[in-house]
This record gives sequence, structure tokens and C-alpha cells, in this order.
Amino acid sequence: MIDLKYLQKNFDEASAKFIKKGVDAETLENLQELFSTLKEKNATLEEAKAEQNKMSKLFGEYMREKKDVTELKAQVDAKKEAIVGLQEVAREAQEALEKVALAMPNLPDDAVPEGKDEDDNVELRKVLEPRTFDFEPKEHWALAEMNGWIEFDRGVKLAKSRFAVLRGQAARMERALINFFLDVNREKGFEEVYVPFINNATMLQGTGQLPKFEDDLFKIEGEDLYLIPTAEVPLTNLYNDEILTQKELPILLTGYTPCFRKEAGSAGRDTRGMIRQHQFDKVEMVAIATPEQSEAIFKMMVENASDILTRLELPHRVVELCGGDLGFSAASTIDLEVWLPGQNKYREISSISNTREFQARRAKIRYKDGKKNVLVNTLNGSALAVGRTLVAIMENYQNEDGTITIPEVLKPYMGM
RNA sequence: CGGGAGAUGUCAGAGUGGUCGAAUGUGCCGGAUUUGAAAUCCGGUGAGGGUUAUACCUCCGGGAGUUCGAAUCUCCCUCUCCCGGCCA
Repeated sequence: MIDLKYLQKNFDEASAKFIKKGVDAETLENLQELFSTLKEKNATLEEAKAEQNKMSKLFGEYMREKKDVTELKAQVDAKKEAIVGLQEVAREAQEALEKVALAMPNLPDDAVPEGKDEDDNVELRKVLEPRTFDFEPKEHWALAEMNGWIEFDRGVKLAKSRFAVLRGQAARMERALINFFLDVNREKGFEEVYVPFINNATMLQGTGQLPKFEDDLFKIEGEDLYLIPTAEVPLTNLYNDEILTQKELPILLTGYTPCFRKEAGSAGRDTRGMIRQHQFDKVEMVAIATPEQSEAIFKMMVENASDILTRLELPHRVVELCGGDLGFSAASTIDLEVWLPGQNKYREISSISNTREFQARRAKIRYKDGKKNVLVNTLNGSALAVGRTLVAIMENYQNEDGTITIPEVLKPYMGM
């Protein structure tokens, strides 16, 4: 959630920033209006309540002194009636504000490049040269079929489209990758955590998936529960509504979870292969930090994800997202894109974001700085998306006969 | 799923209609004592909103109700613990 007090006090500055992220000025004005209305209605209501409280106290005194209370009672009754109306007005103002405020994206950092979509993202650097092939490299779905690694049709049979089955070596490599990622993250100081794959609506609101993106989530029927779309949700919300001590920050967490996404709105995109599935594995990094710590941790997280790709000898590039391509909760994001020779392009394999206080404000995650409670900064990033890594290995490590060489670093993880 | 008990501040735990945002202990912070530490003593210490700052409002699991007044009474829900069933 954005800081409404900041918006109220620095309206022009905030508008300029929001425009970078594609929010129009009208929405902002509306929001500011709703906020000041709420404050006004609340003030009126509270004043009335104060009067009622005062009279009730007096009532107690009258009783003790055995004075007549009929007149006082009439007064309180009248006040009570008035309060009911005022309460309704205040509640409506509250709801109107929340509806708009919870749907507002985060403000982008000042350093975020201008731009409206992924074409305006800025490539920061390339890591490792793509290999040159003396044959036509195949796409992963062709390799999957040749090796019997992935069964798309049976995945569809078991569930529906965009589900797949991994078999034999592919299934083992999936598991090897998870272990490899967790081990590297642990080396870098992240604590390994195992969490529920189903979270309640409050948690989903805390990290920003709800209320705006309900259509992207798998909901459990008849329950207030959702399959998680990313481990960012449970890992960050581990500290939902908590006040941490400054000593324990930063908290660095890593965890493996499957992720479930409806992929609403991406009909027709990446329908072939394993790039975009309803269920996929991911190892996630999450950091809870003070505002002073968050920048350095952000860089460290990017380096770590890049390092994992390097250890797998997978060529990739580091891309800074422009304002228009930033996700809902992010103040700044760096994507890692891995080279896919079969598709002849770079594809996203990791996305690392600093949400600053945006999620912390929604999820009420604070720390004690002296006497004051201060919102933390929360950061998250993949290290890495497992299915897409498997795809990248297949395409980059393919041989002319369609076989796939196992990357050196994975051999111990696959009992080789 | 069936039976019983419970939900209060960091935690433990009192409070059963007004002077209770809440005793006491504990934890934490500051200070005294000490060469330093432990022990001891003194002081401070829940959250959210609101205000320049006070006032003031809200919160004792959540919601609805009774009452001039609710942590305290009534109803519903959720969760936790114990016993039993089922079960990886």
C-alpha cells in the first residue's frame, strides 16, 4: 500500500512518480479526495463518541450520588442515535478509500528508467557467451520428446492444459536443481525455510496479490485459502503483523515451493512447452531489512542469482525493468534472462524486486528503531525458477543427436 | 469427524458491569551498585488512528447483540489445547 500521508502532503511529486508507472492523475486526485474525506468523517465521529463517553462516566457518578438520571439518559440516547449515522458515514468513507488504495501500485524508485513496456527495459550486462552450434539447436519440447523427459499430453489428462509430467532423468534433474539452488542460497547466508503451499487471503493481501489479482490465483472452494503463486507470499508473511527488533535484521530466507498460477490473460502466450505452466517449482529468496540495508541486499540477491546461472554455465543477461514494466508491488526490479538457443532469445528466469515499504505497510511488518516502530523493506527474488532452468539446460546442453549433457555442478546431485 | 477446556500486552498470567488500556511476574531499554559480569535496587516500556504538540478515538481472537456504560453478560464464527476416531 502506498503512503497516503505522503500522497496528501506531496501530491505533485507523487503524481510525477506514478505517471512513470502508468497511473493517471485523476485516480490520484480521487484517492487524495477520499483520504481527506475519511479524515474529516472520522474526526466528526470521534468527537461525538468523546461526548458520549463523557456522559456515560457522569452517569456512573450520578448513580453513586443517587442523583436523578432521567435527563442525562435522554441526552445520551439522542447522542447514541446520532453516532449510528456518523458511524455509517465513516465506514463508507473507509471502504471507498480502501477499495482504491489497495489497488494502487507501488511508487517506482527515482533511479528506475522511464519506459512503457518490456521494450524499454535496460540491459545492464551480459554474462557468458552463448555457445555456437554446428547444427540447428532444437527447442526444448522437441528434445523433451526425443528423450522421453516431459509428457505434456498426460499432464493435460491428469489436470488440464498447462500441466506437464516430468519423467526419469528430467524428474531427477528437477529435484537436483532444487537442492542445488537451496544449497547455494544457504552458502550465501539465507536460512532455509519450509512453508505451507496454501495461504489465507490476509497473507495474499499483505504481499499485494489481493484484492487486485484474484483472477490469477487458484482459490480453494469454500475456504478463505489460495494456492500460493510464489513463495514470496509465505516467506514474506512469516512476519505479518509483527514488530521485529533491529538486531534481528536483516532476515534472509530461502525456500522451495511449487507455485500455482492461473495465467489469466496470457492465453496464446507460450502455449508450447514448459515456459508457462499452471504449476511450477521455484526456489525463492526473501529479505526483510531496514531501509538502510535494502539496497546492498538487493544487489547481493541479483549477484547470487547470476552466480547460480554462471555455475550452471548458462549464458544470461541482467536487465533493469523500466517504470511501465514494473510489477504491482515493486519499487525496482532486475530480471535475469537466460539464453535459449532453441528459441534464439533471452527469456526471464529470475526476477528480483525491492518493494521498499509497500508490502510492509500492507502486511504490518515493522521493527523497533529506538522507541519508534518503523516499516521494514521487503525484497524478493527467484534463485531460481526450476522449470525454466530445466528448459535452459536442455536447450544449451543439447547434442546433435538430441541427447542432453548433464551440467558438471549437477552431477553430484544426480548421483553421477 | 465426536467430547471437553480455553483465547487478555514479548511471554506467563490476574481481572467476571463503571475509577481497567488493563494487577503481578517475566522480557526489553535506561540508570545506580561493580574492575567487569551475575545478583540487587530505581525508572521507563502494548498497538493503530489523530494533533505542531496536547486533547481525543479505537483495539483484551473475529462478528452481532444487551446496557447510559462491556475484557467482564448473551448469540454466532474462527482458532488453540486435551481426550477419542481416522490418517501420510
